[in-house]
Amino acid sequence: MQKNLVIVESPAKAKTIEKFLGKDFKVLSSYGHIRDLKKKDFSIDIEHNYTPIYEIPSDKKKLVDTLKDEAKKSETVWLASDEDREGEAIAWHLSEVLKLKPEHTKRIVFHEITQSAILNAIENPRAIDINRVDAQQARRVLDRIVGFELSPVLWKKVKPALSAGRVQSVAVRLIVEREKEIKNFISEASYRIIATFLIPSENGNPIELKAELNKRLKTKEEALNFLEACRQANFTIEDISVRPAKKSPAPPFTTSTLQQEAARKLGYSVAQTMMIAQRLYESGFITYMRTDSVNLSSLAINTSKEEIISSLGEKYLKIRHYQTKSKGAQEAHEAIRPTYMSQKEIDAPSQERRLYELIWKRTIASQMSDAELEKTTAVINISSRNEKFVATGEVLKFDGFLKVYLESQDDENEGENNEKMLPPLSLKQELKYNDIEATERFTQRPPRYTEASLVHKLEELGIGRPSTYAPTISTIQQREYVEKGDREGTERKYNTLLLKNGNIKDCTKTEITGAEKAKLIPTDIGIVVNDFLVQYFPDIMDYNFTANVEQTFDHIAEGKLPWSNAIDQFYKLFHPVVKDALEMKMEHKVGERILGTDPKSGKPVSVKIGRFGPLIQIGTPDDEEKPQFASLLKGQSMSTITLEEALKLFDLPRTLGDYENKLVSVGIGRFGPYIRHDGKYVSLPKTLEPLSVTLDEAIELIKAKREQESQRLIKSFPEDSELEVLNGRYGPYIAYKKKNYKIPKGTEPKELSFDACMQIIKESDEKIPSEKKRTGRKKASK
DNA sequence: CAGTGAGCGAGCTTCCGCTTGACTT
Repeated sequence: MQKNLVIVESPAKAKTIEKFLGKDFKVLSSYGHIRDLKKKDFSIDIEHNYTPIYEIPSDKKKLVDTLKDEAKKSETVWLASDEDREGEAIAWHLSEVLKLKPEHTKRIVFHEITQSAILNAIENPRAIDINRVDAQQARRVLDRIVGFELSPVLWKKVKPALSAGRVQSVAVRLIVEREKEIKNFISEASYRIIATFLIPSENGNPIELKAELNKRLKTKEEALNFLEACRQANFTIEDISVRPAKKSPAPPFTTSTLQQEAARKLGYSVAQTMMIAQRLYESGFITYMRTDSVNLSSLAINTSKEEIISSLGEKYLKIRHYQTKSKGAQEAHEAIRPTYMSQKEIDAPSQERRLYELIWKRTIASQMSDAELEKTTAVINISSRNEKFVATGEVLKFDGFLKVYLESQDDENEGENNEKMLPPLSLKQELKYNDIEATERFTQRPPRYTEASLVHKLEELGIGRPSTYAPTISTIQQREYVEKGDREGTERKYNTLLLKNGNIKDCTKTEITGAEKAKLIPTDIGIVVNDFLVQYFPDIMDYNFTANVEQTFDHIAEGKLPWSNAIDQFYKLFHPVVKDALEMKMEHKVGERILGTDPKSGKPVSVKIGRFGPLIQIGTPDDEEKPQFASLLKGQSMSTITLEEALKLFDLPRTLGDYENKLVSVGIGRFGPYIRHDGKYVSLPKTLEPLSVTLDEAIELIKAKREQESQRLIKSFPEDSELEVLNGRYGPYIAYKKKNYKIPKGTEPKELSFDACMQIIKESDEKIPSEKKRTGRKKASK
């Protein structure tokens, strides 16, 4: 019979705490929330003060039974969920569901997982803060109302199975609007002028000094005039200034900054980072990975201090306390940091090792001294002009935290910014130029969001929480509102003028600009849904909506406002708009655009979103003849497709001609364009377009496919006809009973015996459960 | 991953935030 039961949110935490508390305490975990609004129904009783209808989800029933049992057996139950809004609600749901008696129940909180912090918490229990619980209920109910009233509007007006919500819809909006900015962006050209001077040195080899003109010139004519004026000019150093500068380290990691840095430095996706961090956490290597706090425990600061002094010396140490500045932060946990600062490296798979190293460095650097620099600026006078050339150089006087870690930047600025040291210069010194070059440069359009930069923006707006950043990004991709993709850059010509040896050379060069990788790009559906929501529900789609309701939740938490009043105020405004939107008769479908008239039938041609995505329609449903439909091809978009392109789509499936007395046709299937011949299908490679592919190209493809087919079977076995060794797209493999197996490296597929194959099958079947765990759950990628 | 090649006519879909295992596609 135990005296005490402590309930925390996370099982890994439970394990650690149990060690601190001794044998009188049993520590269990609630695994997050144990009760929620019913999954399927609306589950809010609007008529009765918005009473939420809660249920214990089926996968939590067993756990709740266990907790009930253990609670019954204990004298005191300590509710030790996190101190934030959600944590308080978890404590309250526990006390309700487990029917805990107030005199036997204590609510405790702690901010770091150390023995002293936990013992201290046990000494200072309190009661459940019902106002804070109410703030959570308001949050939960509001999100359900928004999500479950808005989504059906989309099903009716746009396309079934779509979704909308306070967080995801605004995330999509950011991406759609960025795309519009990019589309409307007009780049402006100007001329950047760089002079290279040669400074004599003691050893006879002159040193280059590069200096940039202090203004950009607007036109080619101006640039030419300028170079002309430089030809015979004198250049003298007019001013040299030296000033100290410093750089400070970035604060320790939060979920959002970890996701950004892991993407920039290690190339991990947001979901990948979280999975790896979870493993590190469960292995006890790092503190909790879902946090918005930059705070380090005193233990962490002290051990960092020891580590810095012992390995780098006292002058590298500077203790710093960071303040969380992001909107809506709740700081239930510490920053993400290594559990033991003395552990510089860990023994783990390489992804985990690299992420750990990043966290270790960031944490250590956050307690290190500033880097000290010396910036030198030399201003160079031009005798024939008023503009000046400016040369800047930088010398690192003391590396400080840079010895360990430097945060990466998001921007993709062109040109190299790594400043070098300037050669020795003196005032009034006359300079001789080697060359002066004017290069045409263009203003940059804004970049598309990456997963990580979107998270950064959401956090800045106070939208979403550390536990939802990764799921939100996966949701908007699953709903096909946005796609993660690459965009090839476009070629652009630019002009350079080079003054050298008294001559001016005029060149035209080309560069690739605007290429992007793994960026979030809105789909047609994303754009249509967003424009619709922004038009009819501007309040919900406002970037400040979340920030505003958070203020209301704060009032509720302070006990100044009953939560159902707050919800009532919102609902009375919101619901009528939903009703109107549902009943609204629209002249045409949301997002529909008329492209023109079909010259053959004289009927209107339009583009809109159908049940299966964007399509072209000829005619209207009111006509006697049913309208014709055709889906858009990959790479085509509703907003840019022309009447001509649209009409071409109706040529598919298209007959190319005869081959071996059988028809060859090209069409579009569920998996993209294909060639059909003699009852067989061949996929069209990306390099060929279904609208332009020729008969000869198609025959080539058919032949290649036959060739591949003929080589498919490497070996079969008389012992069992179901066993075959085959040659697939990814090399040879073993096929048995509809399943496929990898052939181990170093084995010659032709030499495989029946027994050897069966052995491989047996071994891999045994291995599957553990393998699957790692790769499973990746739905968002298409 | 290992080969696929619609059809809209019935019933279902959906939110955000806590937290980890389940489990054959």
